[in-house]
Order: sequence, then structure tokens, then C-alpha cells
Amino acid sequence: MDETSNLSRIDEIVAVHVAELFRALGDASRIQIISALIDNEINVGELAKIAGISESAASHQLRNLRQMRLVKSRKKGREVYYSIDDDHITDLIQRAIDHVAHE
Amino acid sequence: MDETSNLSRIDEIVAVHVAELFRALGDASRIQIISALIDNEINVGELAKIAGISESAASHQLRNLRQMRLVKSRKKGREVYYSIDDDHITDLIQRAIDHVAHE
DNA sequence: CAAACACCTGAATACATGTTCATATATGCA
DNA sequence: TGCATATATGAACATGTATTCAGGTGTTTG
Repeated sequence: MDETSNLSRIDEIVAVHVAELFRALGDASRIQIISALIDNEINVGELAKIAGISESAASHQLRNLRQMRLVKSRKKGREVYYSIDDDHITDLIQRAIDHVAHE
Repeated sequence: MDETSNLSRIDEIVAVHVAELFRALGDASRIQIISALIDNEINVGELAKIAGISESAASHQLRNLRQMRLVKSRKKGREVYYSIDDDHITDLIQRAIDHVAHE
């Protein structure tokens, strides 16, 4: 009805997905994990140390990130190595770090 | 002590700030609000309609965004017009939209 | 095989977050 | 001045989320 403006309103469904993506990045532990994984393949135990959380908590977080297809895992013996699955995310995080850094 | 790898571990404080930034963008209503504000100045009532939430809820969300310095407000008569305060965010959101879009 | 190790999982818990509701403030208008 | 409009606010409530805890699976090693 009200047809006053043709703004850059994005579709609600797109908004939901964008918000989901940002929410997946909205936790300090996950940011530490992902940024450590940039250009590196690291197992769960070491990721837990890096993020300063228990291995169980790390495992839960990694499941989230896997389900969001941000990281992928590879089993090697009894260890599981994680790496970045989505290179666009590297870029997003890098920009956010830069943004936070000089200000 | 353990000095095995010189990875790109970011500082925990930086991680917290980056996570806060992403969390501020981790809600569909806020994404709709911010994306509508790109290149536009819009008042609370209209933003509420755009995001499909009540004016009260919009006001709460806008306070969040103001506190995060992502948007700024300007009072004009009895209406309050909001606009983007941080142009870097436009870029982040645009990238996230692109990323979500083609996939 | 048994024990140690690395990781995963579900339930429980504590805390964060978004919305609603009632109310307050502030501006414009008759 | 009195009333409608636009926005802000705090409390209450419901829902979401991160961690811990207690186990469970699969793998290596002695």
C-alpha cells in the first residue's frame, strides 16, 4: 500500500541469513578459533588452548562452525584437524579486526 | 611456556571487540534497519515498519546500534531520524549479503 | 586386550538477548 | 492549555546460547 520510497530494503529472508552469519561470528572464542585457523590446520585440543576454553566447549563451538560451513574437519589418527572452509569469512574477519584495531 | 607455533593468534581483547561488533549485526531486524539506512536517513516509525517490529522494539534496537556507534540520530521536530554512523559497517554488510546471496 | 588419549555428545545450568507492556518525555497543533 | 503524535525507557517475560559435567565412541600403544 504505502509506496513512498524505493529504498535498499533487503529481503527479510536474506536479512535472516546475514544475521545468522554474523551471529556465528559473534563470540570471542569462535573469533579466536577462526582467526587461528586462517592459513593453519589445527586440532581440537590446541584450538581449545588458543581460545582458552575446555576441549568439550571447543568441540561444541566447532560443531556450530561446521554446521554453518565456516570450518571443515579432517580426521588424522585420533586427532581431528580443523581448517577454514569458507574463505570469504577470512576476509570479513580481517576487516572487522582492522576496523576494531584503529579506533 | 609452550612455544610451538607462531600462529596468527589475535589478542583476546581484540577478539572480544570483534565478536561484539559481529553480535551487534547478528539480528535480522537490525540488519534490515541498517541496510535500509544505507544512503538514507529514516525515522523510527518507518524503520519499525521496515523491520516488521513495534516502534518500541525498534527504539530498543536503535539504542543498541547507537551505543555501538553504528548509527547516529538527529532530532527533527518530534521525529528522530537515524543514519549510518560507521561507513565500514556498510561494507561488512554488503559483503555478507553478497556471500549469502550467491550460494 | 586393557589403558590412555582425543574427541564428541546430551542434559543441565547460568546468563544474554529481543520483545512486549505500561509509562514517561517532548514536540506540534487546535 | 489540552490533546495527539513520536520516541524513549524500565521491568517482566520468553527464548537463545555458552559452558560444564558425565558419560560415550573410536584410536593408538604397551
